[in-house]
Order: sequence, then structure tokens, then C-alpha cells
Amino acid sequence: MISINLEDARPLEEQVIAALRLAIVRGEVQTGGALPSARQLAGDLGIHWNTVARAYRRLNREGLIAVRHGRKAVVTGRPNGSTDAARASLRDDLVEALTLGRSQGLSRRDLTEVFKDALAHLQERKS
Amino acid sequence: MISINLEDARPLEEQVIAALRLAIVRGEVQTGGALPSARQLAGDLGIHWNTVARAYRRLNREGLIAVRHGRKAVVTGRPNGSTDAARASLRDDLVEALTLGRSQGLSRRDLTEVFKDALAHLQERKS
Amino acid sequence: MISINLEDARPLEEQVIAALRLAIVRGEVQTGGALPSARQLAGDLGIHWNTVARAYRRLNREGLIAVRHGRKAVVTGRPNGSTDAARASLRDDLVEALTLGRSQGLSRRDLTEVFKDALAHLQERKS
Amino acid sequence: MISINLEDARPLEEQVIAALRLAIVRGEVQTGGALPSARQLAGDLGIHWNTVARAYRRLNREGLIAVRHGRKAVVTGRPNGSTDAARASLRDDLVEALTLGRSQGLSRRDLTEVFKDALAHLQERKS
DNA sequence: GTGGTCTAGACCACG
DNA sequence: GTGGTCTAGACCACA
Repeated sequence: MISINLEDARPLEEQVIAALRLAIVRGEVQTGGALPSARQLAGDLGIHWNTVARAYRRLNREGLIAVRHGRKAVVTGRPNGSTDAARASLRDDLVEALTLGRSQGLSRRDLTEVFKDALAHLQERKS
Repeated sequence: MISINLEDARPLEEQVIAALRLAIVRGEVQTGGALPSARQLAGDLGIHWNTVARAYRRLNREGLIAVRHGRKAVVTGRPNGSTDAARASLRDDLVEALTLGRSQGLSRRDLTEVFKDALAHLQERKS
Repeated sequence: MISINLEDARPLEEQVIAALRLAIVRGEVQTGGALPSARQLAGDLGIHWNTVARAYRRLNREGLIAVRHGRKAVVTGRPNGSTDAARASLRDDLVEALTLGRSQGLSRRDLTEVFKDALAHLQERKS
Repeated sequence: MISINLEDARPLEEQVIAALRLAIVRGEVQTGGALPSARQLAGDLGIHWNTVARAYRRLNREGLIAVRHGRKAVVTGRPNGSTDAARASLRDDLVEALTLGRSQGLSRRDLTEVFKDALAHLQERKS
């Protein structure tokens, strides 16, 4: 379902969160569908189940999934924050990423190309 | 020259690096121009000079600036990595940021709007 | 009669207990009147009947209702603890809730307003 | 500074959070003042320092304190949410608490008395 | 020295 | 069986 890279510098928890978010956004897990249990997913990824549970809790706080005692986590697709805050936050993230790209020799034209590439990546869905 | 937000959750070092990169990319410091000394910049920002020194070292490794003993750090404007690596890295960062935005209720159209906004923000200052 | 929110983070059992207590306190079920059977109420709410049964058992222990084998649960209206203990417990709950409100930017005046609002909500229905 | 009750049914983390919130609201820790380190407070309370660290992180997310790598946690006194949401949330908490009190035999008059008592408790400050 | 992450395993509450 | 809490201790990043 998702994959993890132990060599990656980012915390495992972050990686799990990002990967699940991507899977949900790409529709690989339907709204209303259930995620594997924390223990099972952890086993598949070869990491400790507490790490996955923590990731689930954070996605739960974000409003992306609904986590309840004794039940499997379910995708809600109902974010809770304002979109204005989301836009501001996204803008900051993009400025940061684009600045980095620019500082590494990419032209403004390059940035736009890579953006389109990234955007397309969000849509691919194995049908 | 740059500013720092102590409330921000990101490490001070990261903030300093990001702010310097942005200033350089926007042309606020000319290629060949000198950066303030680590101790002075740290004093202006109210943080420990070690934190600034570490930031300089990282920008030096990136090839954005040239740091030499006893001299002031100078903007080189000649990154050292391949642009292919830069593109791949940027793509990952964008996918991550866009996924987050999408998961918080933004439409694909929103993403493109915010992207243009961010891109404009990189525009060199007319000074 | 009562309603449950599956999105709510609180355990279903807690929600059922709180909702029943409120209905009783507001006089929507008369003293001496009968509650629906655990299985029926569970069916109406779309949850497992064990969860409702556990809720009934707890209200029974509290002395608010009387549960007997083969009979429907009946509202007694005769709590069994001392009012002193109730006062102490309530005080703790209020301190906790008010502290939270205060920490989120509400003034002392706000607290009193919201208190009056909450108190009014307990008012028995004229029906 | 604060105290914990191991007999209490609530999670230690919750207790620590509630106690710190109260201390802050009562002004026992000045805005801008530093909290003891997670390890030290944990030692004083006789619990694991991870539990305290988690409590700090949650208060940080609430905006009550500022937690930063390598620095002591500092009281900010700048909550981040809207007061409308805080009012709604408080109202629900109060309805719940008052319903419980009422169900245990307290009169409406009792409720108001206990409320005043609780409110007074938020103010006491050793000057 | 401070907080953050991860693993590990025990025990509990919920359904 | 599911997720939640707590303890424990190793290791890391930040200041």
C-alpha cells in the first residue's frame, strides 16, 4: 500500500503521514474506506506499531481520517481547518521549496515545469 | 536584512538558512557581495552566533556562498550539484506540499493559483 | 429520543450516558417512566447493544435508573451518593472546564455568560 | 509546582496538562517565564519524562506555551484559536458537568454556588 | 542539557 | 482485535 525509506533523514512518522496523505489524495483509499490496522501496517513496513499509531492520531487531528477505539481507522475526506489558512501555509511551503530549487541553479521556467510534473503526480490513480 | 521568528516551530538554523537563500535568490545580496559576519548577524537577530555559523557552513556546502577563514562570506551564485538532482529533489518537495494542500480542502485550481503567487514572491526586487 | 455523533472523539458509551442523563435531568423521561430496551435503543442509534447495556449499568450504579432482569429500565430520580461528594466532584469538573476556557482567551465575564447559557439549556421542557 | 494523583483514573498526561494550564491561568508562572525541563518536572512528580514531554507538546499546539529544541518551554499566553470555538466548546463541557451534578441531586441553586466557588479558585494567587 | 524520535513491551478501554 | 497510555532506555538534533 505505501512504502517507507529507512535511509531517509525524515522521521519515520513523517514519512508514514506523507505517504498515507498521498494515497488518500490520489484516491487509492476511497472515502469511507478503512485503513489497515496500525499493527498490521507497521508489520508490513517493518517498523514499530506505535509509530504508525502516532501517525494515525495526527491524521485524525487533521480531520483526514476518523480514528476510534476498537474500530479501524476510516478515511473521512473532511478537513476541518479553513482553506485560507491552508493557502497561506501552502504558499510558505512553496516559497521555501522554490527558493531552494532556484538557489540550486534551476530557472524560473524549470520551476514551472517541475510544478506541472508534481501536480500530475497527484492525479495518477491505478483506476 | 533578514528576520527570524522565535515562535516558529522550525529550528532557528533552518530559518536562517531559508531566509538567506531567499535574500540571495531575490537578488537582495549581489553575486560577489559579502554577507555580514556570523557574530554580527547573530547579534542583530538575537540568537547564538554558533547557529548562524552553522547556517553559513551549510550554504557553503551547497555552493551558494564561499566561506573562508578570516574573510567575510561571499555570494558565489554557482551551485555545485547537477540540475537533475535539483529537479528530482524539488519535485519531491512539491508533491509533499501539494498533497498537504489538497488534503486540506484546496482544489487543483487553488494549487495553481498559490503556485503563481509563490513564484511571484521570488521575483527579484527592483530595489 | 437521544442522538449520538460517530465523529465525536469520545467513546460511544460516554456519549450515550451523557445523553441519557441530560434527557432525564431535563424531564424528557418522567420519574417512574421506562427507558427503551438496550437492544432497541442501540438499533435506533446504529451501535452495538452491548455499548448501550454498559451505559445502562453505569447509570444504574449511579442510582439514576433501576435496571432489573427481564424488566425495562426505569427512571428513579433518587441518586444514591451524598450531595457533598457531588459538589466536590462538580467543582473539580468546573475548575477544569473553566481553566480550559480561560486558557483559550475567554475573559472571566465570558465564563459567566457561557455558564448562564449552559444552565438555561438544562431547563426542563415545558412540553 | 504542580501535583499528580496516581490513583486518579485520568491519564497522567491529561493530569499534567490540566495542572499546568491551571498554574498558568492563575498566574503562578508569569507570561514569558520558563517551565521546568520535562526531565526535571517528571522527576519531581515521579513519572516518566516522556509523559511530561508529551504534555508540553500538546500545550505547545494549543498555543499556551512555546516549546523549542534545546530551550526551556516558555509561557506565551497567546492562544491561537477563535474565542467563538472556545465558547462553544466550554458550553458543551459545562452542560455535561452541570447535568452530572443535577443528576446527583444538586439543585439549580447549588450549581450556581459551586460555579462561583470554582471561578474563585481560578483567581487565587499567592501574590 | 533541552526537547524529539524510535523501539519495545506491558496493560487498559472500547466494541 | 483495535487503538490509547505508560514506562524505559537508546540515540539524535538543537542551542
